[in-house]
Amino acid sequence: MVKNTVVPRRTPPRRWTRRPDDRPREILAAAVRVFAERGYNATRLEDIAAAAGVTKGTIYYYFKNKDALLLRLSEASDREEFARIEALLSDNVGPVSAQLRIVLRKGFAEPTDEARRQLRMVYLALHADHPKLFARAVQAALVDGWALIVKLIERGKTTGEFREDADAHVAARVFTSGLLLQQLWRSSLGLDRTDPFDRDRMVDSTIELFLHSLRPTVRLRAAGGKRRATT
Amino acid sequence: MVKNTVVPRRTPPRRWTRRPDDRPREILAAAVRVFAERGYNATRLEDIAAAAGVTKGTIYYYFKNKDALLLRLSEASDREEFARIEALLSDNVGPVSAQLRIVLRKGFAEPTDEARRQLRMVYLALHADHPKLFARAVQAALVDGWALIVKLIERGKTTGEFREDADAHVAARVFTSGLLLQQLWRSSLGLDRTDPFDRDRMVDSTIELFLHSLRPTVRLRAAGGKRRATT
Amino acid sequence: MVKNTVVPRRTPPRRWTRRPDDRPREILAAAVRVFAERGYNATRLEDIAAAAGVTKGTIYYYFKNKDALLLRLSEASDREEFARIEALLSDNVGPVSAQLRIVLRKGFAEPTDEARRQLRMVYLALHADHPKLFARAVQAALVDGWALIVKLIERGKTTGEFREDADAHVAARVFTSGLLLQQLWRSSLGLDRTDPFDRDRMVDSTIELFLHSLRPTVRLRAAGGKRRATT
Amino acid sequence: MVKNTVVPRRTPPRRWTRRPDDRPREILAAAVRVFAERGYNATRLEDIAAAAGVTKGTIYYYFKNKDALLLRLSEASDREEFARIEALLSDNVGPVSAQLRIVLRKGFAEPTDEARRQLRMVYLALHADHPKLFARAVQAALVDGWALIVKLIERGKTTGEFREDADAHVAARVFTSGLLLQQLWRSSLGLDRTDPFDRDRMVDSTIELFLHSLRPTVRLRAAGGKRRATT
DNA sequence: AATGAATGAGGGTTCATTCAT
DNA sequence: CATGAATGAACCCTCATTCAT
Repeated sequence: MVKNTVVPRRTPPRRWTRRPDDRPREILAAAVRVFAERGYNATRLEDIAAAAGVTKGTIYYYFKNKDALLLRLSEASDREEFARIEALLSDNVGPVSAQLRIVLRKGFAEPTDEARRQLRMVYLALHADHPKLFARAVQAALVDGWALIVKLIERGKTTGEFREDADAHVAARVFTSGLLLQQLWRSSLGLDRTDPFDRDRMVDSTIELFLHSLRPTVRLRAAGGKRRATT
Repeated sequence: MVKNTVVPRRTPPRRWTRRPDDRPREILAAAVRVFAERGYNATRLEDIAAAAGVTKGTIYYYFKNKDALLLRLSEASDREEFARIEALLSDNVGPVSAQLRIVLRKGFAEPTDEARRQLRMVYLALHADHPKLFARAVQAALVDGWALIVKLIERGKTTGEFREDADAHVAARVFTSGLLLQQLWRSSLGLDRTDPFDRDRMVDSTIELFLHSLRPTVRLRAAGGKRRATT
Repeated sequence: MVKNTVVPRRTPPRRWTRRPDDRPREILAAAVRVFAERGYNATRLEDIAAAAGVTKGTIYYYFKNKDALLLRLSEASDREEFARIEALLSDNVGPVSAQLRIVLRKGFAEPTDEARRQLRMVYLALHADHPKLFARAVQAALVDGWALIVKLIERGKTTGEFREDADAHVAARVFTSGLLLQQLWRSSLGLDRTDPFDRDRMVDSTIELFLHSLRPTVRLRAAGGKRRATT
Repeated sequence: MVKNTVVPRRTPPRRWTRRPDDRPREILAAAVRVFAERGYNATRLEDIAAAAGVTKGTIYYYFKNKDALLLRLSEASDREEFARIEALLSDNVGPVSAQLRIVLRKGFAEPTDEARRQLRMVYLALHADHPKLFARAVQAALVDGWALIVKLIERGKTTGEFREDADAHVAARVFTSGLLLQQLWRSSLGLDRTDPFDRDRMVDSTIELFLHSLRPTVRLRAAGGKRRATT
């Protein structure tokens, strides 16, 4: 139900005066926004249309259907996301720990833009209804990211900065996942209401724990054998 | 049209039997199963009914509506889940690290039964479409769990087992979240296909990293001081 | 959805201890009550069952279905209603106007009991969904009643109490219908709220108007003729 | 299976045409029609859709839900109905009795169009299931109408055309209600079958009775007094 | 290129009715 | 007799998708 009073509209034409070239972009932007806000399922095409300042029909002119929007959304983002993280490290020297700090912070803790944050939300919410799509996204955005981190940790081991026996693969996965999930719960859900937490503290402490967990066990020089304390 | 060649079935009509005590349970069991498989939204009441061996109407005899199923599912689970974890620690002495090991493993890494694993999946998928419900579940199942872990860590600090400057709150949150998310992605999505990983290794290494990240830093140079090395 | 917590009930038997003979009556009584309150359509069998202190199944033991309840309700009432009115006049002498007064008041203005009032409400609300049933009721309760009134008016004409040229049939129908409808709107709907009106005044004035409308016209000019004054 | 022998139809697909200006009207028209025929409850949206030559979805494009149809139906009608009656009297002079005659006939006895007649039926049938809606309609259409009639009667009293002691308020209510109800029973129900009655006679006689009931009582004996005859 | 009217399949929910106990 | 668990047919409503304009 849309119009209650059937007004005879006088001013007829001149409706879509804007450049048609940006349309797809605008629609996609509106889509993430609304998806993140309401969730994929709860979002009606009309919501997106309204947010994009067009009508339902227009969306179908540019996209095959609702799922296609999501697909396009992820494709674009995936490529960028990883490229971005890699770029951060290319010109990089200094201690490995510093690099890891950067990767964690830039890659997993701080969505550079609102759109990316929103897209992440959409993804997490998606895994039951669109497992395939979701798996693709995780693969593209995360698995490669983990590989990067692992490489850094391994390098740290060779330099003696990190302990040899740390499980680099698990570390890469667990810390990033933990950070991600906390971020998500806090930003989207009201988790911050029932379990308030400073955002920076979360990130900083996580990085601190991460690095600490990789730190070498002191080889006691201590005369009488290894007294290596351990877990 | 073959119709008439139907075998005359011996077992007479008895179209259904009364099983008022089991039905609710059965329906709930069917519900998690189907929810986890198809996702909450994609699941039609009829699917659940079929899976439970009843008809749609029967579901409504025992539950107010679709959401109520979910609610009940979580209520039951929430209470048990936390109680279970606490119970694990009640009769416990020994080093704090041992207790943490137990909590992490039993509470976050190993769903005791299939139903609980499925329920977790449902939850994660739910956070966009039913934020309220989801928040409740997180609160009940997790926030309390985190408090427990924090308490253990703090105790470890007083005994000198853990370093004073570790952020107990963040540690509790990040490690458990990371473990949870990895578990979920692997069991439900096909993440294990594109990024194979041994399940036990994931849990064991996480625990190892967890404890290591809490280990006291060696106070170097401390002439006659504590000689406990670490990190 | 009925029971949320499946309690294992210990006390089993001794459930229906009351005399089974009154059941039908009790159910019918409950039915009018609820029908009048909620309307026929909006009333669920369960509402009636609850009001009657039995369960749905029991209703079906005594009545074929929902409609049958209504049918029985009307049958009983119809017979009584007319018999009652006729009885009022049997032992009656005096001026016709006095008798009409009685009929109008007792037969159309004052439901003798609450049940009858309720039944009337049900009827009026019924005419669209159960035209047949409704027609039957109107026929039984009203057409005969009108005939009675007509007879009285005719008698009044022969005695000179009423004017010859009054349309007895229309008078019988219009006054009773008007009274009925007003009564109904006021008792059931909130008409009395937006259009307050004293109940007795309504009845008394109606009767007054009724009788006045039948009063003979003065034959003017009749020099030594009848001097009967007219109201 | 004949399938292939289908005539190649010339008139191409054109499955539907856009008629945004007429649709709402058509749907409403179809709605009264079907409501009056089957009753509000028994009417399925699909019936209305079919009657209007559209599909269910289209109804929801223009109206919020089933109730909204009814609401709109009444709103339009209410406003018109009263305006129409008032208009009839605006340019009016002559004896009050003549004016009353008009109001009764045009306002309560003769639905100007079929739709209005149907709408009335719907209303009467509605009072149990939608008391709120019904009360609104009665208020709008009737209470104001009664006020109008009362005013006329009072004027008649001052001119001596009517007797002083007649209860104008009750008269207005009872006669109109009686006429209305009779009309309804006869047109919708089969009352005319079991209790045949000429429609015009009903209206004419009612008006006659109405006016007669208001006529002044002759003050007999008054030598040079008013000789106005009654009735 | 864009609109928005129209479609139609599908799902949640209700409830009269049945029937095992 | 009575219960109340179970059924299943209906019906309202939503919304992705199509298509006349």
